[in-house]
Amino acid sequence: LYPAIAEHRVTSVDVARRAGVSQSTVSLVLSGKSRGRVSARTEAAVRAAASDLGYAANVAARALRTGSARTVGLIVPDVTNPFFGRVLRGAQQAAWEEGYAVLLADAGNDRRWQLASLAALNALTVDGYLFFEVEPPPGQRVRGVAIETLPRGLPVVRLDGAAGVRAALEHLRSLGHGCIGHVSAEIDTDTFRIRRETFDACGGGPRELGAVSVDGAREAALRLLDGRAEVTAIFADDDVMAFGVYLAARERGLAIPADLSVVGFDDLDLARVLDPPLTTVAADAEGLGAAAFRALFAVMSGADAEPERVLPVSLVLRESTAAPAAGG
Amino acid sequence: LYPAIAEHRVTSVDVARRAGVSQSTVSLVLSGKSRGRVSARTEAAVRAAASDLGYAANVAARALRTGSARTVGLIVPDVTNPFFGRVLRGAQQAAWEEGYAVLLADAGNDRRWQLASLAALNALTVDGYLFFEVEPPPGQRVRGVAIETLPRGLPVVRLDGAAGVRAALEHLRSLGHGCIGHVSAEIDTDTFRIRRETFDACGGGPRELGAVSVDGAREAALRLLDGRAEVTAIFADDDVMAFGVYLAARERGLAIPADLSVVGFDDLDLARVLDPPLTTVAADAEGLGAAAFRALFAVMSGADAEPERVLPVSLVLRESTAAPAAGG
DNA sequence: TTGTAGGCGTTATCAC
DNA sequence: GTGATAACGCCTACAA
Repeated sequence: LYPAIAEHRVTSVDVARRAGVSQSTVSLVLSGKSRGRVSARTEAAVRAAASDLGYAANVAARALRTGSARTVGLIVPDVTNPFFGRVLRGAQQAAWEEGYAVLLADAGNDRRWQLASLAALNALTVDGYLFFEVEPPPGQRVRGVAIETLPRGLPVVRLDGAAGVRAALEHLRSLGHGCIGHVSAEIDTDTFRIRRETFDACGGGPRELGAVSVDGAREAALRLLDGRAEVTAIFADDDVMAFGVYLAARERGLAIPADLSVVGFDDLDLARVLDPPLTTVAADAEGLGAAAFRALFAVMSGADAEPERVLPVSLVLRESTAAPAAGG
Repeated sequence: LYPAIAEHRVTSVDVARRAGVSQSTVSLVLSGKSRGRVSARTEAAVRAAASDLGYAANVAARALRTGSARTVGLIVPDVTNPFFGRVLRGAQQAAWEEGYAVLLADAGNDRRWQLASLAALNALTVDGYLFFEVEPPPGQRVRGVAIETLPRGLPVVRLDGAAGVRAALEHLRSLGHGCIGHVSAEIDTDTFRIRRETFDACGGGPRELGAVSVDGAREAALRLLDGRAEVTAIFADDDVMAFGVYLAARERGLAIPADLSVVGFDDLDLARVLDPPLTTVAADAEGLGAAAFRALFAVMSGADAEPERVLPVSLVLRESTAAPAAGG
């Protein structure tokens, strides 16, 4: 059932001994470079010996020799956000197909950790980096692709955040909302910069910033609701923040959507669970992760990846939005 | 700001050349084994050269030589569940203090992947394993600790699930609930086996199984609500499943807690966001991860870790539970 | 078609 | 105190 996690790790020498060939033949066969060089008999014998012994190549040795550990690092700002789990899974799936592994480094929304993670990955001779909403080191030529940032040297894979924001605002407008508030992430990344700029360009209303967490958003939303303007709808920068808006609305005795419409971004599983279910911009997190890995793979293979890949998003209408109450 | 992700990786030979000493002296100094062997002058020169060049030891080479990559693998069934993010963070924090890195392997709730992940980690010469709700390979002597399973050879770190279930049921009982339903995880792991057994031992009522997901739980809850018994309260095996119960209740037009009381397990951030806020058993995910790493570290250090460490949990009362309606 | 040999960057054991 | 030197397990040119 399980692969052998042996006491004595079995090496290619063990396999060679068992198959009665030399170590280099084993290496040749198992790295698939035996075409027309090793006889079918020998090859079969080697493979049999390898599987009998449960042989798996030592990555450290291979990495030392080839300079590649067939591994890429994914750096995320906060493993705790469910969105990243999906991105990781997508990236892992795609990486798997090419025989790569994805190492996750959590920057913990903290600069010091971020550096440490990067150093750790670098020391591990990672072949490339996937920077999620994290600034790649400036000035250095790094093999990597950036996820959810604007092009700045590295190839970029990102969601069409602007289209998402536009769709959300148009939807709210068409319902008759005049003053739309924005609960926005205070962290200064392109993802959220784009959302803010688009929001403003579409003539959105007042904005309050908060941490990307339920509580941070709750506080921002309270400020918005207690402010001077008559906010009848709120666009939140992501679903987790939309959850905070729900809390704030409840605290102020506002019914959603009768007194306040809310739109989020991401479409987490839990968006459907809220009462009422959250209208939100659906983002394909797995697709984002997979696309990012493929772009990185292209870069690593020497091909030049497209400088920017923008993935579509779509507004999914649920029940957190409605026309504003007459006489707001 | 950022550590150098160099083109030409700087090696200990480069450092030696720059400091005007031999490579072995560099190694001696930088691995802290120079006490009373290398002069203070030389040591200072080596350190200066190393930091000038931004030297970081090549992990692959060190791993090859020492047989250890100072790395442990954490195998989880589903990265998508927010609970694991917290466990990972706790483990990473603790590992960091000992100079270890934690590699995450997502088993994807899928046996094949699980094996693949394990093989991948094994090849990476991981020093030990943290098995989260995942069966360690039977029969083999693996360096690892199991998280959230019953003792079965490996040291175990787990939550006091039984106490949590008891607290939940006692709470519901004290409110006057007679027939308490159980929405339980269909996967066959100790975590949930314990919850089921405790539930039964406390005289709980009917049970329906479902996948550990919002939808799986929703379906199970619907079966429970549509069944013959008059269920007035439901205990869900974890918060994500409790969310599914909320959906089911909404679909059947049942108000929480007036018509149906609900209790979850984990205390995810989002438990507070539901309407009404979810009464749930709070589990210290970060603490679980940290304790698990420390236990593993003890094992790796040759010390014998306690065979079982049980972490307390506590019921947090919110508004999803109330006395059943008279005449149910 | 197969085997030999050298080296990737470390650490660790010895001589000096 | 310091510096050769020999592995660790793998890949790969080159020799047989």
